Amino acid sequence: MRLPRIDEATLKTHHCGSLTTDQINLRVKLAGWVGRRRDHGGLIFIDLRDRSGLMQLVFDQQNGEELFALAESLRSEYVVAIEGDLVRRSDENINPSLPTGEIEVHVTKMEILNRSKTPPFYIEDDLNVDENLRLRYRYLDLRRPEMFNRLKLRHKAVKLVRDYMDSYDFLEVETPMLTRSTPEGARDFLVPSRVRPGSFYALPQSPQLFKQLLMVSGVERYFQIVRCFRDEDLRADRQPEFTQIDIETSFFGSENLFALIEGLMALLWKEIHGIELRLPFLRMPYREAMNRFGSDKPDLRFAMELVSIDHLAAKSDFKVFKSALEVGGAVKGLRVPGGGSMSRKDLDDLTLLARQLGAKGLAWTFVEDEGWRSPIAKFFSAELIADITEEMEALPGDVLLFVADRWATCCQVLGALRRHLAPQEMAKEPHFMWVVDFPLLHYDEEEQRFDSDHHPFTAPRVEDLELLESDPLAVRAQAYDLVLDGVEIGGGSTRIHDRETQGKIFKLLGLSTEESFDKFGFLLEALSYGAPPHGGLALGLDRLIALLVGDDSIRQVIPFPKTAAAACLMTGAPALVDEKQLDELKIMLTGDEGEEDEE
RNA sequence: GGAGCUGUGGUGUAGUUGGUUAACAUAUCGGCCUGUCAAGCCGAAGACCGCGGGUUCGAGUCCCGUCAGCUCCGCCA
Repeated sequence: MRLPRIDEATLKTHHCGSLTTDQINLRVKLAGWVGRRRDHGGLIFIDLRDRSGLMQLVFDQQNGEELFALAESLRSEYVVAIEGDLVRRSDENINPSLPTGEIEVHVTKMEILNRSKTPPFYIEDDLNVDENLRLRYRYLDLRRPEMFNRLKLRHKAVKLVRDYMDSYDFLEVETPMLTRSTPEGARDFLVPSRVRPGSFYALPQSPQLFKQLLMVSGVERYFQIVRCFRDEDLRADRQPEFTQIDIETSFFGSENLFALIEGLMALLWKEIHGIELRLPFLRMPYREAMNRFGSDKPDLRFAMELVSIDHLAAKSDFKVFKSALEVGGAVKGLRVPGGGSMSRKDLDDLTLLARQLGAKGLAWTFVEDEGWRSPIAKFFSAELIADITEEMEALPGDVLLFVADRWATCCQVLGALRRHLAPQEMAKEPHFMWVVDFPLLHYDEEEQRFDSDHHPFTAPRVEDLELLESDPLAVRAQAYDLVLDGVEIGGGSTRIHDRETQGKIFKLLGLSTEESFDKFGFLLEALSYGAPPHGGLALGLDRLIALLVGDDSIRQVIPFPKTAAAACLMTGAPALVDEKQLDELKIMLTGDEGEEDEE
């Protein structure tokens, strides 16, 4: 069977928005949805909308009563097919704000293909309605041009990615969606097995293990645009299912990987925004990012760097500063330019915020011509005040904020305040950076054991290998994150490719030999069959697209997203299932499920 | 698990220190209207204020609980 070309299709010869003055005097067939209707009595204008744009239809009573009566019955979102003559509008009737504003179609035939209930919200851009409604009627929301354009842009970006990766000989390989649960990382979504009752598959948090196994298979260059699942609480930039651009390479080296990704970002920004990115991207060690920006994903679009004032704070009489330093902590400050206009309440709110973030308190001072105006000023000599003011490059009219605590807490709290107090106006151009030299491990207080910072397959830096036994927390990983404007859009690492080192790491993480063999035996075994040196990364496609579009939430660029409670308001998922389904799976509910909707 | 914000005709909002007829815009329906493009003019219908409880002579307004959405912390890379 031949597929119909558009000019042979029965209902459409053209798309509404694709018509131009070049097609004037053509007889055209269009089909789409009724947008706005302007009824002048004997003359009716209809904005006909399809995915390409709008076309004004004109119905004149003098050209036949029957057709005109049909036009009078049109309502919002009716689906119609029309035939008519494309004509140039007379000069005074041109609408310059519409791409098709110079032309219109004088309709000679029309068929109403379907009627519509009055939609619950307007099908138009710059919509301001409850997100609840948009999600419940997502199919209507997606009819809005700005939402369709997001779908289009996402399609274009994904196509660019595929073509780019293909041009470097990367192979797109699919990996299972039904796999096994592994201990590390996020909470898994589980899928019960009917064939083996009591056993469960897990949906992949990422194809991490499979892509490493593909390296052992000799694929050498793998990528995949792949759905991943994590059963953790949601955020504006986190959905329970999300899409990654997953990449893994053998014999490639991290330098090449950086260049590859930088080239990909440059391509996307060039093709989508016409912006030439400056390459290579800035690289910053984790420690430096924390020290200067209080974040492992710094937003470099504005300055406001944190300042370490340990050496000066030690000279004060302020007990809070001194005691923090005595126990090996730190004192760091944040200068808020023009913060002098803040009220006492503003500062109280900031203090509260700092406490919620884990600080014991927040010290602050107004910087004035005469010195500091602050409850803590009395603990500082005039000389010391001058020194700190100078060290922080503060000017009269600024406010200085201080946190004295453990180093990590100082960084984290002031980093959050920095983001909170970010200026309204910041750099427009995208600020990409790599954060490198992450620690390999951190100590999980709750579990009382070491835990991987990235994941347990990350290779330690070779020169830090000997520290693995003596000082594990000091070991740096061959791991890196790609950060754009304060958002982590990707992360990866060079992997461990020998069985001994992998075994050592498992042991350090508290996985006994039997346990690690049970859970990761297939990987350990694979590593013992000639695994090549390999590494890769994964990019968060949803976040990437959201940043390209300029959206705050990835929900905007996901066609059918879930709410903060991980529910789909359109389908009602998750929902109760039939008793029979549970019986087949040998699953019995405990009765603690709480009140649920009738199903 | 925790904190904050929001919840009033279909939609978006207003509703003074609690006081009786819940206002406006827009959409909807009807009428008029031949060049509009957020069409215009006239008219009509439409909400017991998310839900439950309490305080009070009286609650959209105060209190408690609960549900939903959003944002953040924990969690998650």
